[in-house]
Amino acid sequence: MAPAVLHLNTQQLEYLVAVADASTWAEAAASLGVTQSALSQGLSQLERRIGVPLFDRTGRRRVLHPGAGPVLRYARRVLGETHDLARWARAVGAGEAGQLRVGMIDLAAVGPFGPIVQRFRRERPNVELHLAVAPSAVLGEQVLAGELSLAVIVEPSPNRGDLDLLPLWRDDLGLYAPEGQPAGPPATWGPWVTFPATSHTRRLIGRRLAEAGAGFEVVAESHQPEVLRSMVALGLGWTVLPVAQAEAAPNPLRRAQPEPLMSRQLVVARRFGAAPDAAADTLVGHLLERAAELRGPTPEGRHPVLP
Amino acid sequence: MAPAVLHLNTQQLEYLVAVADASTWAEAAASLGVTQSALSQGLSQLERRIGVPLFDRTGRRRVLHPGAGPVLRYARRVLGETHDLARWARAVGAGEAGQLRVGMIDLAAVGPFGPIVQRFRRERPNVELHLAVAPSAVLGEQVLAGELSLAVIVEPSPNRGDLDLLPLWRDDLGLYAPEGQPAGPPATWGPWVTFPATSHTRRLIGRRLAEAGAGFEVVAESHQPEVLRSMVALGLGWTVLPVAQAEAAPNPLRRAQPEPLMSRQLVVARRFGAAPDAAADTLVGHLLERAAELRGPTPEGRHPVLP
DNA sequence: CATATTGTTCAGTTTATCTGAACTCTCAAC
DNA sequence: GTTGAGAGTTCAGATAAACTGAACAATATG
Repeated sequence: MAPAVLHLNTQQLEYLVAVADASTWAEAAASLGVTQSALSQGLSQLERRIGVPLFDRTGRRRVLHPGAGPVLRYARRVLGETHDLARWARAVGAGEAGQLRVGMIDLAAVGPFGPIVQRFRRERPNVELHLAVAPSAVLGEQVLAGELSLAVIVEPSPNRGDLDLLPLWRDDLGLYAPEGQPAGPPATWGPWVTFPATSHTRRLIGRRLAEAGAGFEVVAESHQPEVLRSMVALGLGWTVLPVAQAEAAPNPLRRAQPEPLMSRQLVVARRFGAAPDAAADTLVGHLLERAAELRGPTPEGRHPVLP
Repeated sequence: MAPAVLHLNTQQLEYLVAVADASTWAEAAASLGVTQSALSQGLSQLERRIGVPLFDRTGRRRVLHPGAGPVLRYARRVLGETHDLARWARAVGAGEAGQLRVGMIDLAAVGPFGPIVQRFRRERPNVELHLAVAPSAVLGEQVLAGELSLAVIVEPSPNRGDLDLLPLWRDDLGLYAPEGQPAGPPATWGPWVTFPATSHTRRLIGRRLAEAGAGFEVVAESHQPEVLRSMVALGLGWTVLPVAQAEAAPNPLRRAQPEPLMSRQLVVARRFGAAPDAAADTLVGHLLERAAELRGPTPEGRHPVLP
């Protein structure tokens, strides 16, 4: 007769608690915004489902049976937890709770966008924020796989169409040669130390060098800008790096030519058709604001070097 | 949009947990004995109600979103409690749990039926058993009010019709006179010390004395047999008492005539239309067994004095 | 005794939930 | 490629649950 598991619903539990708390059923029904009839039928149903008499029937009137204590306690517990869940759901809807997994390429994470993440973490302590730093290609895959809600990456050369890309920041890359090798005509540049073949930036650099008429013989690779910088300093080869990374505090490289060789577009990537995520929306908003702030005070067309 | 309170039901929570535990939704659906379709629709419904994305949609496939952790934990908690409730309900159905409030008149509680109650308490520790000792009239009212599940009382003279009475035991009452006053013709008996006017037994005694042609001038009253006994011993008046109580160990009275004057019927009283109560049924069964046991070895028509 | 209050019961309607079938995607095999 | 199996969704229709409104029964209250 009874199914293997009890199939109850929260509103019948509400009926029970309301009846226990109110002095009359009519009052309880009113407080719930239903008719007496619904209350009466709902409680009969609940009693039938649990299979334990919950009420004493004196004549036509039903009063809560004291032996129903465990059921009432159960109802209160479940309703309490349900209430908590609803509160949590509201907070998630407002972007004030939940989980947020964010990816950033190294430059973004340690550059001016890192503090944005820290601020977000501070301002929304109930959002469980996780930051992953990795190359653009890796992060792009993770966004697609749903492992990340969003990532700040280098714009993929052929946009695969299933990522929603939002321009964030245009980033200058300079040309760096070993000490004492002057930048002659492009044909004389190289050999190169640069990012691994999977890297978006490497692809961009390759394309730019071809355009300029330079060769692109790669003699050493690393994902880490610091490693590339040391290699150049040691005279292993030339490189093209974001100026912010090449010319950072300890042992900065000196540009082989004053003008940036090229630039790359950093974007915020999200998956098309991803579930709405208020927390992610908020963080993206902050990132865009920060980018506008950085861009703002400088004349049109020029980009300040990232601090 | 969302109602003030979340209206969830346990089966959708089961769907969620099943999906979290199974490797495919088809498997989860099979384990629950429903179609994939039902599972899919049920989970969509659940997601809509909670208002928080629970799944990552990659193409058409949905996988549980890690941010749904709190919902999953909620579901597991609620299902756990529901499971406990179901177990409790089964136990109550078998009379092995729940609450049982029993009333007994003093003679029954301290007589041979008291140990039955104790045994029941020992054998079913999960049944919360409460024993109330009071006069029949009081207990009858409490049974009617649903405060007691059953009571062992003196059969009410006019049965009010709303009590279900089960004969348990016929109890002899003797005639007791102050020391030195022989039992002459009934017209010479008295004056009397006896139970208060509300007492069933007093009414029975009154009727019997009238039948015998004796007066019934009452000079003192008490619900306590010991008090009545002392009064008789002190010479205040005559009384009619259950022989078990009048002739109990310390300071027993001596009967004014060897034959019992009358008898009264003890019954198990329950309310008509009371909720089925397996624990009460069991206890009544034990009481009847005990009564049969006491009656059994004696010849027909005679009743042993209660020990 | 009339009358308001309270709760139940009964039709009828609305809403949920299920099944079964058609359909979309993905993945892997040929 | 293309073909087919597996997984999941969507849709229409059936079934069951829950609600409303009205009629009714039982209790208080004047």
